[in-house]
Amino acid sequence: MAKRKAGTEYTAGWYDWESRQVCFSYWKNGERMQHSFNTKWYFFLRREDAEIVACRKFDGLCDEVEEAGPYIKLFLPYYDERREVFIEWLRSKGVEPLEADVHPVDRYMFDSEIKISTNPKILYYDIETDARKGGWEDVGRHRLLSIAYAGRGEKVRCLIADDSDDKGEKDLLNRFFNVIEKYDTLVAWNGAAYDEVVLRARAKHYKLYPRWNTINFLDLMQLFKKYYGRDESGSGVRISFSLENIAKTVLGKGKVKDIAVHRLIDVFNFEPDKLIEYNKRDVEIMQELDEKLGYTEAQTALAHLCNRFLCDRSSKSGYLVDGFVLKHAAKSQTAHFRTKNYNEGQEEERGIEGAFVMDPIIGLHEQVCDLDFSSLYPSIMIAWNVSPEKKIVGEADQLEDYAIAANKAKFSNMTSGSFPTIVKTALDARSHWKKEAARLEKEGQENSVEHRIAKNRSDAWKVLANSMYGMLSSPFARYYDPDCGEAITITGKTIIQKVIKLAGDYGIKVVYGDTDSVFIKSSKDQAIEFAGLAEKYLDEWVKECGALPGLIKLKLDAEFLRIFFTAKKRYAGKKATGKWDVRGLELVRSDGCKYAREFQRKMVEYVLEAAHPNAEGAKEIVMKWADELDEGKVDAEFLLLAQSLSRSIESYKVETLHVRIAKELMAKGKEVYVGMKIPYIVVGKEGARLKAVHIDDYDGKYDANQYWTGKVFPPVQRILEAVLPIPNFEWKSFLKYLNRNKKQANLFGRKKNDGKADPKESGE
DNA sequence: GAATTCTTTTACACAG
DNA sequence: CTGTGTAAAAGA
Repeated sequence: MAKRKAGTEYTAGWYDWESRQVCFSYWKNGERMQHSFNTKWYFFLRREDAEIVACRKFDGLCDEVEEAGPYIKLFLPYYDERREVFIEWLRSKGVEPLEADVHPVDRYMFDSEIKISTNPKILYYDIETDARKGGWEDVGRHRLLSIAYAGRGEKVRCLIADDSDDKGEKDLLNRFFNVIEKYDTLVAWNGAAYDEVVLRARAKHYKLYPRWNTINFLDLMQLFKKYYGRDESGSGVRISFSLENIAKTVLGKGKVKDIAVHRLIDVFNFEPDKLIEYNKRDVEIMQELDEKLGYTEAQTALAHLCNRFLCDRSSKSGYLVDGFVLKHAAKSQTAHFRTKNYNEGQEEERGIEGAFVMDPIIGLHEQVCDLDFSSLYPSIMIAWNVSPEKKIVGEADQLEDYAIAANKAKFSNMTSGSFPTIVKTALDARSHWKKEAARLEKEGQENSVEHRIAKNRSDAWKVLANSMYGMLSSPFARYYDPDCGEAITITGKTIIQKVIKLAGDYGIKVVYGDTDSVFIKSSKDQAIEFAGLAEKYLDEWVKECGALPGLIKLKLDAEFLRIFFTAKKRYAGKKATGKWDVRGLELVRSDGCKYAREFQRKMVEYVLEAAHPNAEGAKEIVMKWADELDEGKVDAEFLLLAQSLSRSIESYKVETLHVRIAKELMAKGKEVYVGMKIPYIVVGKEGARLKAVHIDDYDGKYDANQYWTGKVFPPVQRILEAVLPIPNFEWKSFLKYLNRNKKQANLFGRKKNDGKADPKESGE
C-alpha cells in the first residue's frame, strides 16, 4: 500500500478487482504514477435501526462494526453479490441502509484528503473511419482510418493507417495509445456516442489493452448542448449539432464539407493528404470552439470543487452533488442519506408544487423596472434551515427552536443543517470569486487567465448552489424530500405574492412576475426605493416564521424603456442601455424557421424602436414579408424546420412531422440517433396532415401558404394582437393574405388607400 | 456507476 | 371545425 504525499493531485481513480485496492493516477516529473490503497468498504445504519436488526454478523459478511455519532458503520466487501441480498433483507425489516450504493473509490475519496487535479491534461481528438461495415447500429465495426489530436494550445497532428487492413488499423491504434498515455481527459465531439465507442471496440477487437483506467472521456457536444443556452442573437443556430454547423454558427466558419462521409474510404485510398487535412480541421475547430466558449475549463472548475475527475459523468448534477455532499457528510458526521435504488420506481413518490407565474398585463408598456430576488431558492434554504435531517417530524419539542415554512414544514433551528451549510459555503465562495472577477475587470485584466479562472469558479459555485434545491425535489436523488422541496417553492411563492401585493398597496402597477422576478411600472429610483421597502417588509415576516432575516434580497435587474408581453414567459423589451431582452418568443426558439424568426425580429424592432408604432406601419411590414414568401423564391435556409428526436422512434405515440421524416431516413439506412435534429421543409398538405421532405430531398418548391398560415404569420400576429390597438379580426385576416392573390382581391377593404401600404400585385 | 425541479405556450395529429 | 392528447422547447 502506497503512502499518499500531501499535495499530490490525482487525475483518475478506479477499483482494482484483483488486489481489491482503490487506485489513483498522478504525474511526477512528466511520468504517470499510481498510488494504490487498501480500503474497507462500509455503509451506514441509524443507531436505533442497528439495534432492531442486530445484524452484526450477517453470515460472516459484515466483519466489522464501528460507531459514528448517531450512526454505525457496517464494514463488508463491496464486490460480493451477497451485499445486495443483505440490503434487501435490511429493507424487509423496515431498516433503511444509508449510502450503501456509494462506490469504494468514492468512499475512499470522501474519507481521505485525496486531491483532484485542478488542471487535467486535455487531448482533443477526432477519428475518421470506414463506416461500410456495421452501419449505424454497430459502430464498433467501423474501421479506423486516421486519428487527429492535439492538446490545449498545441499544434494538431494526425496519425493515418498505413493500409485499410487489420495490420494498418492495429498499428494506428497502438500509435494513438502511445499518445494518450500522456493525457488525462480525451475530448471529442459526440465522443460518448461515437469516437469513444469505436476506439474501445477496435481496441478490444485487436485485444489491445491500453490503461483505460487512467483515461477519462469527455464529450464536448454534450457540454455544448447543456451550456449553450439561449441564443442571444436569436439566429436559432441549433438546427444541427454537427461540428460543421456549430463551427459555422458559433465561430463563423464558412468552409463547407467537401467530402461525403460514406466516401471516406476513397479519400483514404486516393487522396490521403486530403483526409489528414480534413481530420485535423475538426480538431482545430474543437480547440477553437473550446477556447472561445471555455466549457472544458468551466467544467474542470465545477468537477474539481465537487471532488470529481473531469469526465462525462461529472456534468450530471446528481453525481456532482453527491461528490460534494457526501464528502461534507463524511467530514462533519452530521447526516447520512439514503441508498439510491434505481429499480424501485413504484414507491409513493410525488411531484412537488412549483413556482408562481403571474398573468402578465398583455400589451406594450413604457418605463418598466424588473426587480429580482437574488438566489431566491438558496436564500430560502439558508433562512429556513431547509435540510432533510433538520425536518421536524410530528410534534415539535417545546424547547426546540424552529422555523416554519409556507408549506407548514418545520425545521429545527438549533444548528445549521448540511444543505444550508453547503449552500452558504457556495454562495459565499461565489461572491468571493465574483468580486475577484470584478476587481480584475476594473484593472483592465478582463482577458487574463486569472479573470477566466475567477469567472469559472464563480459560475461553478453558483451551479452547485442552484443544484441543491433540485436534489431535494427529484425522486431519483439520494436527498429526495418533497417536504423540503415544497418548503422552498411554496415559501418562494408566498414571498413573490407578498411583494406583488405590497406594490399594489403603494399604488405601483405590477405588469408581470415569474418565480423570483417582479416587473413594475416605475422609474429606476422608485423601483430601488420600493425594493428596499419590500426587503424590510419581508424580513418582518421572515422573523415571524422563526427564520433568519437579512437573506431575502430584492435588487433592480433592469430598467426597460419599453416592454411588451404576449403571454406568460413571453416578452420583449428595450432596456435603458439600448439592449433588447427577448424571452420565449419564436425569435429565441430553435424549432421555427429562420424566415419566421427574421419576420418577428423585424416586428419586435418596429414595436420597440419606432417613435410611434402603429397599425399602418405594421401592415406595411406584414405585406412585404407575405409577398416575398408568396413569390416562391425564399431560400431553403430560411424555411428549414427542425426538431430534436428526443427518444427512440418506436416510443412515439404520435407521428409528428419530424418523426415521419426520421422514419424515412431510417428506411434509407441513414444515420438516426436519439437527440438528433431532423431538418425538413414543408411542401404541401396530404388530407389534413402536413407534407414535408427531408432537406436533402427538397426540390425548391415550398408551400408558401402552409408556411404563412402555420409558421410565419402567427408569431407576428400574436405580437400585433397584443400591442397594436386595432380589432383582432383585422389581424386575423392577414392569415389569409396569400390567398388574396387567388380569391380575395380586396381583403382589407380599405376605401382610402393612401398608397403606402400597397401590395405588390393587383390581386387577381 | 442513469436521471435537478415545475410552469407555460404552441403546434400538430387524431378523432368526432 | 373543435376538442384533446402528445411533443418540443422555452422561463425561471
